Amino acid sequence: MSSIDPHYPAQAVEAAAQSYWQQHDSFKVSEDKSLEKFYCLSMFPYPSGHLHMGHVRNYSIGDAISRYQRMLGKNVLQPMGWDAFGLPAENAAIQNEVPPAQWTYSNIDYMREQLQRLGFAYDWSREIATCHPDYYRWEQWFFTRLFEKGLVYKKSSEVNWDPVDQTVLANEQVVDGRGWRSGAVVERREIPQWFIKITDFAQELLDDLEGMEGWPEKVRTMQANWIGRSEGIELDFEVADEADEALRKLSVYTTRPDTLMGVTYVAMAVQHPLASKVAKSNPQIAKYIEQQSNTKVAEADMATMEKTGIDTGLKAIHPISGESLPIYLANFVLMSYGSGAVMAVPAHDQRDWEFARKYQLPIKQVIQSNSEEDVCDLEKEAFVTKGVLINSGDFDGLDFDAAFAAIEKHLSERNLGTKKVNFRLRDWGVSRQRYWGAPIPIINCEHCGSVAVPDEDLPVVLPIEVEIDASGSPLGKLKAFYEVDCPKCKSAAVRETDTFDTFMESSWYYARYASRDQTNSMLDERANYWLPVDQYIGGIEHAILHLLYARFFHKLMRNEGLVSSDEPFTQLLTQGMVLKDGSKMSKSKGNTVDPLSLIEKYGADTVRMFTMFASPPDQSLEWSDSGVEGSFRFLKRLWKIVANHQPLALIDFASLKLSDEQTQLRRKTHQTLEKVTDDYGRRHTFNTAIAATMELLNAVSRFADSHDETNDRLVIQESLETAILMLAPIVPHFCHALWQHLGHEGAVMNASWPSVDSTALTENTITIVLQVNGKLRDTVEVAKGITKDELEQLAMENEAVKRFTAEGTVRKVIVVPGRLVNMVVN
RNA sequence: GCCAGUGUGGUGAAAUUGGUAGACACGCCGGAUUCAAAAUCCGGUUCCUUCACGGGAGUGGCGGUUCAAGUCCGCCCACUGGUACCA
Repeated sequence: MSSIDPHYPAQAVEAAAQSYWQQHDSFKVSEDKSLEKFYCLSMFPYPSGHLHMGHVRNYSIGDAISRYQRMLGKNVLQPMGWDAFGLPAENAAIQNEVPPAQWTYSNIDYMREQLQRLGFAYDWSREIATCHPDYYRWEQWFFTRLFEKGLVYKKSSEVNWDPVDQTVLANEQVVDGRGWRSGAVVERREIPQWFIKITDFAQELLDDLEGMEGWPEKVRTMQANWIGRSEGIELDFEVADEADEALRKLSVYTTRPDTLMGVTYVAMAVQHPLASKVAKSNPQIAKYIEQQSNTKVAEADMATMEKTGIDTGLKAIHPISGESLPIYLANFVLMSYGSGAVMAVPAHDQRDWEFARKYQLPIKQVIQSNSEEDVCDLEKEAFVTKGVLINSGDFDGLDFDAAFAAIEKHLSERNLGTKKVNFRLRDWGVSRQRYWGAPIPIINCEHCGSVAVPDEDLPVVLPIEVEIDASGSPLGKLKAFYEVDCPKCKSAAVRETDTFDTFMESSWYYARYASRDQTNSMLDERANYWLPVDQYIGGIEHAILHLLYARFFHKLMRNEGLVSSDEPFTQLLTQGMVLKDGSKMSKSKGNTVDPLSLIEKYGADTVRMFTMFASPPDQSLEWSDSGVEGSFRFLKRLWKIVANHQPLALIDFASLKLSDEQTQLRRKTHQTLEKVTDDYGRRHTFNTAIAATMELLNAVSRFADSHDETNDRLVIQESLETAILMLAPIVPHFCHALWQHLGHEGAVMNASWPSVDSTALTENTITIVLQVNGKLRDTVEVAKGITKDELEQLAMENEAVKRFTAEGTVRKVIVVPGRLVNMVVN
């Protein structure tokens, strides 16, 4: 303990703390079975070039949780890496004429420095870059395992095609229906692509959500809705006069079989095989199909475009009534969901109703409301509520459940339909017609078909000395890459030139951190020491895709015997976005704030403190320059308080006779500690933890002014030590320095989280609120053990209460012990 | 379109289980200090009304449940995220 500069020298403090951590290799961890492990993981960044405030926020939260858990005595792993494959590297390559690999690796070097400057407690020895062959070789290996197991398959699927640049475009690259570079109207085009059977796991992915109490309810709901389990009936409509056996039955899926007798037409997707057949002989249909091929492949575009259709002239036979119904083509029927055709019940489905009105199709009511409030007015809208069947022959009078069962029985007895569970979830398409990704380890042979690259030939290394232009992936032009011999028959064959979806890499990186130096296998036994991740932190934008794919991949790895747990992430914290002037910080809006310039001005701790103080982690954070200034001011003030305090070692307070003021400050210290512990450990509300600590320090400054006897110093010492320990996870450099000044030999990062002295919390009085008709009229301080009757008596006699009760009669008195008395008067 | 969120002072927010709305900050106003300024410290600060004591209103809008609603329910509005090839 030496005297220190009373003016907070942020840069020097941070340099000293960081050099201490580096010298002691403070954050390197290994498996220690004698300690409770805690794996804290923040979503790894895409190396776009610079750290942005969203990263700073994400990693400040992760670091605070990690350091807190470490102070609880746990063996804490906090790794960091790079989600290094992706589209932006290709765009940058075209723009700057730099190969994607070079651009990516230099971005990584720069961003690593920025992260280090922020002082995050990462075990850098485990750093991963997904674009490195040492990483993606195991992904390729795993894919070949899935291939052998029959969990992957190839099928045709639609992409956005730019006819000018002759390349596939991502949804993001299609702006108002046109290619972002060429400006050409995009076309849908079918190409063969690889899929992984996530739908085989739909039920398990849904069921397991139930037990995942460490995940926010909203994320579980979103995933459940995305998986979209439904129970219905799959049934066939016979196509009249259709000669082709394969096309004679038009299969549809419905969750409302009770409305079956109200079907007045059938609608099918433009990609349906039957539609293609009709188009051959009907130019108008061919023209309609052609017109529908110029929208982008995104669901939002499909759902918001004008709903149109055209009569094919074909007729479908109703499976029960035998009635002849028109078959329409409709642009809103999805080939990818169900069977690519739907039965239409305009009276009881709003979309069918609108379509029927537009094309003058009949609307037949078959469900009747069974309540007064739900009025059926088919002139205005469809009646979609479940009710009782009418106009349905033998099924009249049945309710939904009875009708479902009866109609299912009727259909299945005649082999016309069966009950079916359907999922909205589709199989995961992992092929990308891009360069900067992991090559798909498949070789296509004329004789043997698709053949997996054998283990000994892995990895399939992505060539990195390439030139990129607007015409897409250069892999298809690199003979040295794609001209290979078939591993089976040794004849000339062609390597896949598509690469993996980058969600593949981010679906298992959390496991690889545990076995990052393992060169003989994807994972090893260390993965089961660390997994599952105890706390995962990342943006809410990943609530569905990334988090669902990672859950799926974990189950695939479990089935392969690589991990023993069922789920990868026990607790999930989804952080909100960083906004400025009400909108998301982004380069295009020009409202970004550079973390580095702020760090240079105030130090990393001020920046970290502000991002943690400005709002709770799961809400959006509004950036404020003066707010940063405020955090800096707080740190300066606290620095000065500690610097001016004469430290001394704490002793047992039980042996001391304290004054009322001293007792009060001790109570404040321990009340604050109790709250902050809850805020860190359970609520993850660091903003309120900081606010409470500020309150404590306000109390210390008020107290400290004219007191300097030993007991005062002891009480203040306790308050300051507690404050420093409570802030250490958030402003670690700052607390590292002040902890030493307060007289401690060891580093604050290795100190134990303090415990609450319950004797310091005892209070003799409580505040009771007095209300009349629910309105606050007075508050009173009363002894803690006061009885209900005494409270009521006290309220009756209170002057302020009397003023408002004098005019009327007291009808009722509500006494909530320890809280309030409410008099109901009229 | 569909799924999920969010909406509270001039600003960021707090109110954890239905029980004192606005903690803690930012900003602003006033004061101290200073030759002066910066920095720092102290005090005030939801709105309306009142000399004051006090009173009234108030948590996106409309309605409901309750002794009591920011919190629960219904409808509506605005904004944000996702929507399967941005990551």
